[in-house]
Amino acid sequence: MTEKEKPLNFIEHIVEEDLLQGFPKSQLRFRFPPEPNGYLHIGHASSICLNFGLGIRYEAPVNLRFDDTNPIKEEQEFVDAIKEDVTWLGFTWDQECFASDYFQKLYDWAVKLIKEGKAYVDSQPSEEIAKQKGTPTEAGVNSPYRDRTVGENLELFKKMKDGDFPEGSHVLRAKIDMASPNMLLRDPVMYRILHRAHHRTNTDWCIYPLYDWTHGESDYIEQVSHSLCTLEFAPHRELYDWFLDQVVTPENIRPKQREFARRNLSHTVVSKRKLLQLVEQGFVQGWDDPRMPTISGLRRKGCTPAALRNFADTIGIAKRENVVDVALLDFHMREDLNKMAPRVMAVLDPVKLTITNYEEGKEEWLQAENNPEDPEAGFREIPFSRELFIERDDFRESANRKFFRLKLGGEVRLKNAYIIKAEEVRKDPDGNIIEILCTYDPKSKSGSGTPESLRKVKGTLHWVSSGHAIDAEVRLYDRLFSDATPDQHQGRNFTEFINPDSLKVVTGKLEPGLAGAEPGSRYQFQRLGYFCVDRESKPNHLVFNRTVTLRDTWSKLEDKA
RNA sequence: UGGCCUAUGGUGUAAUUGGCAACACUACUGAUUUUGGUUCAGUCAUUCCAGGUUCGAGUCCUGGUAGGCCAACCA
Repeated sequence: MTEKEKPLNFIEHIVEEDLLQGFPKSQLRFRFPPEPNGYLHIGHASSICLNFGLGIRYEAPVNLRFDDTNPIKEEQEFVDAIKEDVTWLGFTWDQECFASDYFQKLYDWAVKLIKEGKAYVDSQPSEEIAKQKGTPTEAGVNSPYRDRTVGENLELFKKMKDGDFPEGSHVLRAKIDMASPNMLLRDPVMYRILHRAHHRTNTDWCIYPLYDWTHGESDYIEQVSHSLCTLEFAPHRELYDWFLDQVVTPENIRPKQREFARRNLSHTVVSKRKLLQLVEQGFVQGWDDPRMPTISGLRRKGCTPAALRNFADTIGIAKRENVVDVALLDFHMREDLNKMAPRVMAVLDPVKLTITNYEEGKEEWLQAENNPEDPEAGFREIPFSRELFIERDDFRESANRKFFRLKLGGEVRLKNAYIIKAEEVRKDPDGNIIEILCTYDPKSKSGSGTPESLRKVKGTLHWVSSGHAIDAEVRLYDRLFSDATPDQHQGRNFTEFINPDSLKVVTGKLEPGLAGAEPGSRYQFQRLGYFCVDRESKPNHLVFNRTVTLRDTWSKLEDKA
C-alpha cells in the first residue's frame, strides 16, 4: 500500500488522467460485480484485486454488487460463497448491492424510454428476432412491431409485468438501429418474461431486465465512477453508453466502462462451464477440490490470501491475451509460506532405519528450530530413538558423488540429531529394501558444539522416530492438466489432457507434535513442501493437503541424467 | 463483405508519453546453507513485418501480417 514507485497499469493511468482533468478524487467509486451463479475462481481474484486495489490506492469505496438478473441460474448459496471468498482475500466492501434491488427503478426508466419512443414491445418468437438481426456484414431488418404506438407499448409492457403473458410471448426492446455495424445496437432486448422465483425478489417480478440494460444503470444508481470489465464486453460499451444517455443528468457522475483482458492460467481451465464439467464428471471431488482453480479450491489447498494478492499484483493488468505460468502462483505461495509456516518433519514414503549402536529402548528429546526464517518462532522438542523412518528416496546402496543422501558406507546428518553411517541393508525375497542398518556418532549431536558435531557432511535428511511417529493421510496434489493450455487445442477436448497423477494419497509418518493440528493450519514438511490440514481432518484421522512442493533442484538434475 | 480490440525475452507486466528496453517468474551458472529449501551474485531481447518522419522511434505516420471478441429472451 506504500509502494509509490510501482508503475501504474493502464486503468490507473485512466483514473490519473481523469483526476488531472478535474474529476474529484472524493467521487471515485468502484465495484466488483459477480453474478451469483457459481464459485469464484482465480480470474475473479484478479478482478477483485484490481477493483479493491484501486479502492485502496485512491481511498475510494468499492461496492460488492451481485448482478442477479437471471433467476434461472442464481442462488443464495453462491452469494454467500462469494462474500466468503472476497472476505478471505482480505478486502472489505463499502455497500453490498444487488441489481435486483433496482428492478423497480429499472422498470420506471423503461417506461420513460417507451414514452419517449425509444423502446417497444416485440411480440415475435426469439428465433424470428434473431433472424431479423442480420449478420456482422449485413444489416438487420426492422421488426413488424417496431412502430407500435406509445400507448400500445405502455399497455403491453404493463401486462407483461402483471403476469398476463406466458414466457417468450413478448419482450421489450430498445429502438436503436437495426443497421448498426455493432450487432449489440440492433434493437437489443431489455426485458424478457420469466415466471420464475428469484432468490431475493421471489415472485414479485415476472419480467427480468437483461445485462446491458441493467449493468450501466446499476453503476449509475450507485454512482460508480469507473466500471471495469473484461475485454469481451468491449463491444457492449457503445450500448452501455446509449442506455446511460437516456437517464443521466449532469449533476450526477456518469460511469465509465473500461475493459481489461482476463487472466488465463497455464495448466488449468477457468470457464464456469468447464469447471462444472470437471465437477459433474468426477474429475475432481467438488468445487473446492484443491486441484480446482476456484478461490475455495486454492484456499483448501493451503494457498494464502497474501500469495493470491501478490500474484495478482505481479501479473498486473493489460489488454492483451495472456497465459500466466502457474509457476508464478507457486512462487508466491512459497514466498509467503516460507516466512510463516512452521517446519516439521514428516516421512511420506517411509523405510525403516535402525541405529545399531544406539541403546535399545532409549529415547531422547531433541531441540528443533521451528522456522529459520523467523527467530521468534522458537524451538520444539522431537523424540529420537534407535528405530527411525527415513524417506525411501533418500537411500541408495550406491550412487555417484552428486547424490548427497545416504548410501552404503556413506555419512549423512539426521536433521537436528546425529551423523549416521549406513553399514548394511536388509531386503525381502523380492529384493526390496526393508531395513537400513546404520551406526551413529554419539558425539555429533546437533547444536552440542563438539568438534564432531561441527563436521561437515554433504547431506541432511529428515526423519521420524518409528515408535513415536503418528500416521496421517497425506494428499499429494499436482497440476490437474499436463498441458499448459488444455482448452486451446483444436478438435480435442480439454479433458483429454487431465493429468492422471494429479492426486496421490499416501499414509505419512509425522512427528508426534502434529497430533493436535487444526484444520487450516499450514506447515512446511522439511525438504518436501508446504502442507495444510484439510477441513476433513479429525484428531483420530489427520488429513494433510500438499499446497506446493519446495523448489527442487535435485530432481531436475535427476531428470537430466 | 462490417465493427471493436491486441501485438515488447520462454511467461506476465514496465518504459518519466520521442531520449541508454526495466521488473518479477521460469531456466541455466556460481557462492552460502545442519532443508538439494532460503539468501546472494550472474547469464538469457534485432520491441510482429515493411516503409516513412526525426539528431534520435517500442512509442508518431503509412501499408501489411497474425491473433481475439461481436449475430443468447446468459452475464
